[in-house]
Amino acid sequence: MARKQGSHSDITGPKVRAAALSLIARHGCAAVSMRQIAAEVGVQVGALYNYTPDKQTLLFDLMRRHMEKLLAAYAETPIAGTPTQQLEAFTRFHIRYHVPRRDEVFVSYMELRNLSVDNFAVVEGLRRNYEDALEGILAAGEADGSFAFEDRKVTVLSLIAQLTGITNWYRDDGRLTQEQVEEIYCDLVRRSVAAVR
Amino acid sequence: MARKQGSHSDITGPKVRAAALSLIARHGCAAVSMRQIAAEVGVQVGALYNYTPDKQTLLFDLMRRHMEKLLAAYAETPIAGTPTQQLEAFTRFHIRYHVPRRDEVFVSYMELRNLSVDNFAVVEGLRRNYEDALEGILAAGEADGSFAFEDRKVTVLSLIAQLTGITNWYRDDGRLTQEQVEEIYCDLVRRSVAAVR
DNA sequence: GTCTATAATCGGATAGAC
DNA sequence: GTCTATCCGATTATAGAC
Repeated sequence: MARKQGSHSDITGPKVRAAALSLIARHGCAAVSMRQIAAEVGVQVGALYNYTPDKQTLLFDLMRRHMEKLLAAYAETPIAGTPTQQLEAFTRFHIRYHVPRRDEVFVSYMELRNLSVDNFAVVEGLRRNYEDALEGILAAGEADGSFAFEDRKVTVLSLIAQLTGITNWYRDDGRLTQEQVEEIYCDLVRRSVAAVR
Repeated sequence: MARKQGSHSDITGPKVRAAALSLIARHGCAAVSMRQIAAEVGVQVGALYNYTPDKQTLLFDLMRRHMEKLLAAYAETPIAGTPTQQLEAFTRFHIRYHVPRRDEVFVSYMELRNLSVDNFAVVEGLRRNYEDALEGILAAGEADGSFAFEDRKVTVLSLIAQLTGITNWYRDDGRLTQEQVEEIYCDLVRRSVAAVR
C-alpha cells in the first residue's frame, strides 16, 4: 500500500538538495560548509549524512538531477514541423526551462571542475545528449536547405551559449518579460542560421 | 635613476598573481588556500602578504586587471569602416583576446559573486564599458540601416555570451584552428544582425 | 622580503545516545 | 532519523627573527 505521507526521508532529502543548491549557487561549493547547509535545512550537521555519503556526492547529485530533469522535460516537449519550426520550439523550450532555474544552471556549469573524473563523465554525457538534440535539428535544416552555416557542431555550442547566457542577466522585474525575451532570441537564432534566399 | 633589474617585489608580485589565477581557475577561489598559492610561487605563506593585504583583494586584483587590460587592448585596436566592418573587427578582437586567456575569463566571470559589494561594482563598471563599445557599433548599424534586431541591449549581451562561450570548448589541438573559429563566428554574428535586404 | 611559529577558528566526517 | 560531542587536520592572518 502506498504511503499517504512522505516520511522524514522523503521530505528532508529534497530540502537538503534545495538548501545545498541555493547556497552553492551563491557562494560556490568549497565556500559552503556542511554546517551551513544543515542550518538552512534546520537540522544538525550529522543528519545530513543520512542523505549523502559526502559533500562531493551531494554536489554530483545536484548536477546529475538537473541534467536528467532537463532531458526528461525536453523529451516531453513537442518538437515538430519544419526545421525552422523545430528550431523555434527548441529555443523557446530552452529559455523556458533554464530561465526559472538560474541556480541549477549556474551550479551545473560552474562546479564541473569540482567533480571527480567519473562524475564529470556522467554529467558531460548527459549534456552531450542535449546538444545532440539541437544538432539533429540543425542537420535536418541543412539537409532540406532551410539552414546554412559554416560548421554545425560549433553552431550548436554557439547557440546554446547564447541562449543559456540569458540566465546571467534576466530578472523577473526587469525591463522585459520572459515572452519578450523569447521573441528577441527566436529572431536572433532564426536569422543566424537561416539560409539566404 | 631607473632600476635596471626588477626587484624581488617586481618579480614575485606577478608570480603571485599568475599562480593565484591558475589555481583559482582550476579549483575555485574558496577551494584554493594561500599555502597552495605560496607553494606554486615557491615561497612560504607569510611572504604572500607582502603582495596583498588579504585573499579577497588578491582575487579582486586579478579581475580588475583582466578587465583593464581588455579595455586597453580594445582601445588600441582599429575599429573602423562601415558598421558591418566594425562588427567584424569587434568579433575578431573579442575572440583573439579571450581565447588565449581562458583562466582570466573563467575567473572573472565565475568569482564575481565572491567579491565585496564595492569591488563588484568596480568590475561590473569595467565590463559595462566593454559592452557599451559593442552597443555603439550596433547603434551605428541600426542608424544607417545595415543592422536590424528587436532589442539592441539584449543583442549586445547575446553576442558577448555567444563569443565568450568559445573559451569553454576551444582547444589549440582541436579540430579547428582559431582562424577557422573566427570565420565561423563572424558569419554567425553578421547574419544574426544584418538587415534583411 | 622572506622565513618560522603561532593564534584562533573552522572544515568534513564519525560515533554513539536517544 | 536526528542529536551531541568529538577527532583531527586545514584555514587565514599575524608577529617577530633574520
